[in-house]
Amino acid sequence: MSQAPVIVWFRNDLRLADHPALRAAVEADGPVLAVYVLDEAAAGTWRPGGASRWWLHHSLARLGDSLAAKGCPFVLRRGDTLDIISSLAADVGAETVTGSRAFEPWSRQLEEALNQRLGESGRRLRRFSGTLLHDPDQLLTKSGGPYKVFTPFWRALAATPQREPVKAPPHFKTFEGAVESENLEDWELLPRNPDWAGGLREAWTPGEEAARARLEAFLDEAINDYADKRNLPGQTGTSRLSPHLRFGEISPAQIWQAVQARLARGDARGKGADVFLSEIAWREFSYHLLHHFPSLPVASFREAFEKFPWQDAPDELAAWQRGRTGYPIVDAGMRELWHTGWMHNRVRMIVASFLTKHLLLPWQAGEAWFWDTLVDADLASNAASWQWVAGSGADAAPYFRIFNPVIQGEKFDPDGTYVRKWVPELANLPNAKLHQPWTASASVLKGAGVELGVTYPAPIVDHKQARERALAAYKTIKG
DNA sequence: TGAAATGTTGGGGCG
DNA sequence: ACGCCCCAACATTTC
Repeated sequence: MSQAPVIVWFRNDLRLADHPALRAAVEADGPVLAVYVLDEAAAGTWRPGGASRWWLHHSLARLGDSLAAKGCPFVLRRGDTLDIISSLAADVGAETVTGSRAFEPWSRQLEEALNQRLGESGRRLRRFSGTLLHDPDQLLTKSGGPYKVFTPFWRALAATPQREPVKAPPHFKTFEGAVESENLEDWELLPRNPDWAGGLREAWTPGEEAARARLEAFLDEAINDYADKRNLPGQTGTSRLSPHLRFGEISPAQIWQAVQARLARGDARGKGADVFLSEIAWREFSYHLLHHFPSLPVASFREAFEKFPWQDAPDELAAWQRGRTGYPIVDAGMRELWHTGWMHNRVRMIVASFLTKHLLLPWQAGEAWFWDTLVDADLASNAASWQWVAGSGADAAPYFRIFNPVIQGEKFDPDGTYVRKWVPELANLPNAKLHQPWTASASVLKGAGVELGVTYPAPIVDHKQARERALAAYKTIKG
């Protein structure tokens, strides 16, 4: 009698290395059957946005290739997860389904419901870690509650031993039976009419192999300068691992261990590695917050902000989305996002401050736009970070920290590399006026071929007035 | 992982 | 030589 296969249910863990759920399935010694279910209804309004769908397509294709190379079929199905997995398990005679724990509220509900459904026929779902460094129920404060402040969380995290990454299984037993699989192309995850993904193709290579290469390149070339250069959007000082992490093409445990290995060898030193790991910890912190406060993506963590007098200004929202606010550093960021599906972190903070403070638009409006346009759109990081900037979040920046887009631009893009790249109509302005074209004289503007309000927008709000309006709005909910 | 307003200090121009 | 003012530079506070 042939052994029963184990089904590995893939979600945001599209890799073979450091995949405890896959490892467990392989070690059961029977054949492995890998499955991905595109369940459009399960996530409700949080179904993946356009940029994420593009990435998902390619990431699934790459994972399918890797599995095929090991002789393992990759079954693609679209529809209701419970029906698909439970009937598949019955069809192939699988007793066990394994998967990585996920933390979106709907994902957790799905895990519970699937486990129950499988249980009705004597089967079970086994859940493994893999997406995070630590289980959110395990890393708690001394009083047993979740951390709500980053610094003590970071200290506790750094002091807790990390899980050792597990290697990719060297070979698989192939499931020999015939299992129907859908065609990835038919899922229409890629944009057509128009195909707007040209910028994404130029900027990114999805997949586990590319993720590993990206990490190695970052560790070889940039990590020691990370503390200084990570804030300069005109340079490649960041790791750009975020979309790979988002889809689980690489795990935080792999990153953590790779950095520690470099530190031990002496290849990495100084503040860079420490600051980089703390960014991985911010991701972790966001996930733990989401786990303990599932309303984080929709409601302000600090309750007072539920009464904040947000504006309803569709024209200003549209100007922000399209990179036409008249503030060059803001517009450069929004255009980088639109073109590449990604934005430098420093600029994310600037554009988010501008939306929530200069325009007084609700952070949820920015969150929704990022969800649709970012290739790294991640429920936990996106929600926590928007709330952080807005001032409504856990351990958030104080509301009165209002970025001055001119100062931020001059400080972090001093030679204008970034703005000139993404706002080319300003490229011929001198550095001194590049971040504040409205203060340039008529002759300087003319010499640079800039006509404000025609070739480039005049500022849609006055900084000083907007700042005062924001502080006044904050006063209405303070205390 | 702010910015602006306000306060303080000290060098230099000037009567 | 001296006091006065200006203001850049820096520090503190406030939002």
